[in-house]
Amino acid sequence: MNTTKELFPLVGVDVALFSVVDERLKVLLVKRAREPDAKRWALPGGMLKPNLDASLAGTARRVLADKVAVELPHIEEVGTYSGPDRDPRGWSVTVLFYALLPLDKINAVVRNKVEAVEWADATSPGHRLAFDHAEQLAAAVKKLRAKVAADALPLHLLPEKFTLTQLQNVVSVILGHPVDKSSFRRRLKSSSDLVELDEFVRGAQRPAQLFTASPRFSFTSSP
Amino acid sequence: MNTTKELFPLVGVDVALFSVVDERLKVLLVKRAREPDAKRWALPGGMLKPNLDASLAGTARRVLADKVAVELPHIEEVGTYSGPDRDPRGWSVTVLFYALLPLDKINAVVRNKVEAVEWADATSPGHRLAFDHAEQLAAAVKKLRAKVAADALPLHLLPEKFTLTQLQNVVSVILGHPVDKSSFRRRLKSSSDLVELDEFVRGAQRPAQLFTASPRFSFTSSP
DNA sequence: AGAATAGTGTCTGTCAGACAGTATCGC
DNA sequence: GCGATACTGTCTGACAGACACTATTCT
Repeated sequence: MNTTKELFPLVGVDVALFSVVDERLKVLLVKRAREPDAKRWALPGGMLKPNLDASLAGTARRVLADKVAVELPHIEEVGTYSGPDRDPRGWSVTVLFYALLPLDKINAVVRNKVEAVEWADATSPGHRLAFDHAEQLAAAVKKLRAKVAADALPLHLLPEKFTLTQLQNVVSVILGHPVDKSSFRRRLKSSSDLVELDEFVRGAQRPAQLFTASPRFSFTSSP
Repeated sequence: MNTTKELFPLVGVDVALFSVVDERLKVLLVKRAREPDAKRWALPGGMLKPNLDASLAGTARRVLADKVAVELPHIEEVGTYSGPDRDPRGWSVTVLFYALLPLDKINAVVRNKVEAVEWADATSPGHRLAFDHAEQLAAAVKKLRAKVAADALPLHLLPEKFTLTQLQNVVSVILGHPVDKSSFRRRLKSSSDLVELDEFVRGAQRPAQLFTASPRFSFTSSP
């Protein structure tokens, strides 16, 4: 028996990467190639590499770089999961993060040939997840929803320029219920997070004004 | 050179234990006996012991059991701090928790002879803290305040039975500004977190009704 | 009676939900 | 004009802050 196994815990991260696809809140899942829990769908994750990572958030970014070909605009800690039994390899500590992928970047997901990848419904993934990932995913969704319900704007899920209707749709999809147009727009008028542009989207109907995130917008700090 | 030092991070916890003393929000500090940062005031903390702890929250409880002689009614994670440079002994991961000590239990703090202990002002401790503990303390205070501002009742900081005026005072101390009596009591009337008792405190003035936490009250879940 | 603290009543401005109405495009 | 989507105006009820008022005790 290896004594380091009893003295040092395994330390790693898992990441819930969210996007909005097809009017649904989606999360990226990968099919595990190795034991333990091989062939099970799971949140992307990996072990800390002290010689590579400057922090656990750095570990999370490194792990995701393997799955997604773009820099992620927002990554945030949700909580830690720890104990002797949650991973059969030994006492483990996992820090859960979530990240947001703008909906125009979903094609940046790397289709690695050895590894199956899927955008699953965040609220009901349709698979039994590996380890305690079902619990982790629920916690990540809960945190995201709480922030949006507390009036944080999920601008990182949108392209750089977007219309207010797009924003309203994303908020409504995250919260899981319709959002009143009038009061929503009234709120945004008095928000310093948005900058209105002098550009309009021309479609089959009345053009919609484009907006962009204010330079000092941060999803982390609440209004 | 020890190779495990480069492969495994140090894993431990720190705890911000809060109480309200003398109309002030206080936090428990200990004076470090050993290097590194010996003689510096710090949040109580300790290393994970995989053979003793069932989780990192368990580590936190074990570490605090050394300082306080009672079970703590609430302990909650704040976040993690990690990186190669925050502890001179190597790459480290620390999970920060905060806990609440009822104001009638402050005498349960163990006056260990080898170790100096102090209730310091949570918002300005008056010492330069060890490691990154100033940042950690600020984050713990911020989290506590955010919850109370979001209408969570800090009942765990009060004795089992308390008056509404006591509760109002604790809330006001945590938030750092006065709270209107009338609207505060109006809110509590429609709250299911409190149970009114048929007991009154008789003092030098009009007796005040006693209340207690509802059986299903939890500081974690927001109303 | 007077001081002190507990507890209530009321007024008012603010604001969010509801929903109807108007504006501007393509066809 | 008509459909479709963008955007605005207005009404109303709920509610929180402000603050004055009443209630009950002790001395």
